[in-house]
Amino acid sequence: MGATLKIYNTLSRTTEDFKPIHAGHIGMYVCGPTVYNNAHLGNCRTYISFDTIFRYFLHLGYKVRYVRNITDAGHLEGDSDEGDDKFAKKAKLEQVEPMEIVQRFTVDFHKVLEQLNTLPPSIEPTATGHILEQIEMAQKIIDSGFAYEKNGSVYFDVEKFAQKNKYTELSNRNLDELLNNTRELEGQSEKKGRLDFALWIKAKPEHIMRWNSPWGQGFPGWHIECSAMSSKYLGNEFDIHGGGMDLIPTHHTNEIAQNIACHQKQPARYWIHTNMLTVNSQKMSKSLGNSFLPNELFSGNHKLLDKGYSPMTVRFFMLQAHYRSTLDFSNEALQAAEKGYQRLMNAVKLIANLKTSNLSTVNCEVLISSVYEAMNNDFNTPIALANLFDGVRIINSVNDGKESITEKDKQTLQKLFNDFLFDIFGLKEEKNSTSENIDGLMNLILEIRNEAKAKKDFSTSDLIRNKLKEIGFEIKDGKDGTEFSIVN
RNA sequence: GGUACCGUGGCCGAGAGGCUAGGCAAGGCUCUGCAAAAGCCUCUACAGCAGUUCGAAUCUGCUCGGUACCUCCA
Repeated sequence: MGATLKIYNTLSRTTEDFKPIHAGHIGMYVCGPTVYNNAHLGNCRTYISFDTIFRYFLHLGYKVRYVRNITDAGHLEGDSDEGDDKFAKKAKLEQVEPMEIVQRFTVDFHKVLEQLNTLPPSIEPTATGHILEQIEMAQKIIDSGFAYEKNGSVYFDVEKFAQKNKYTELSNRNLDELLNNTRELEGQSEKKGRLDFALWIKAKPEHIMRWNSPWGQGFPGWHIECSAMSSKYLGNEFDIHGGGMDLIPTHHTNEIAQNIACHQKQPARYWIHTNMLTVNSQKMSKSLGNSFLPNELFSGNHKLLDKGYSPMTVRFFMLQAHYRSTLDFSNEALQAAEKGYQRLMNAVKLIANLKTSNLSTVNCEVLISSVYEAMNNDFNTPIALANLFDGVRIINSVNDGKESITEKDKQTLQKLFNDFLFDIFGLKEEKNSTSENIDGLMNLILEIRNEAKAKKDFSTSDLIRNKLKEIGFEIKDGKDGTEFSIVN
């Protein structure tokens, strides 16, 4: 465990040793959802990835402040700065208050993430709750000369900023090409340069969400909230900033520019970006119409799904791919994950009752270090999981009497699986039944069945087994008695 | 159009200059009244074509195919 944790840093495009700014403490900011719609599975993947990273840090003993925002204001629609904000637009369509939209989808978001067993972040600040901070930051950027006010809106002057700073450091783009891109701006623009972006947007008369500012009534631009809130809660310089890869070229690039213009500091040491969830190798996104909602997946109520998959199956499925790789979503892949997940959980349940002996025929130390080694190598959960499956084989073999372990090794295994599966990977046992009495009930049934078997009354024993199977209980006859498991 | 990235066995996915993950599926065996589970075994791949190298799926070049970003998106 003394080994160094390595993290791929988008900023340097290399894998670096991780060293927190303040020993033992980690500040991590992750861009959260825009709550004007239900979060889809692609969004969830990112939050599950960062949840796993968060959990691993906690496991390693770090004190972590994990900040993940809720975007509930601003956030322009389209590339026109004259556009509506998403909340006002949606509200108009549905004839409700913008905050009603925000409330509904925030609640949904929390519910879904809870089903997926993610830990709540330490702080979950909202954009509407930090209007003052955003105004203040915009003003500071104006004062520093990198932003200008025009007709009640405030814009960031990218070209001026880029003269002395590396505007495209994160995206690794060629600035001249960006500037000379032939794409024309729509509508009349108040912007000086084509790359300029809004820090503050003047509200149109019909605009509902609006706040007073030095430049008149308006609402904040999208990028400024993350800059304002990350520096407020984590300081001008903190350890990790994360989000989906699609945020790199615009949102995060602009965020960095704002922070540097305001605080003269690159905000985060390590930038971590998660890759996309794909469907038929195409990015899952709402606009492409190929997105799945978590509830559609859990219930199986979707035209591309044969059946429903439990939240933990989904979480396991995502852990089987590295966070920086795309992950392709399909019925087949989900089915494989479901089986694999069950195999893993079945093995975990066996550990406690494993018989021990004086010597181990297996090497648990090697297993443990291989799992940590995988996680320390840029949070390689698929490798860690593969190694844990070696542990599954060990557990099953011991259970079958084909290998043996000492009491100490047994405890080591128990701790390893508890730590990784439950604490770090955030998996949990899913109860298919609300009844706590099921074990007792089943024991009675199995006793009757065993009596029938003893009398060679196999038609009765088979009837019990088959009927139980139909309602979701699987019977397994072993040397030392009969076990059952609940199947979906 | 510009800029990146990717192409791994039936499927999902790691890895990465030589010792060749893992899960699922398929076939065989063991155990077993039958079955299930589990274990063991089998199937052994890296788009194509050249090149570098003692040796390449891993490096280089080209070709083909795909994706992402450049516009809101995790």
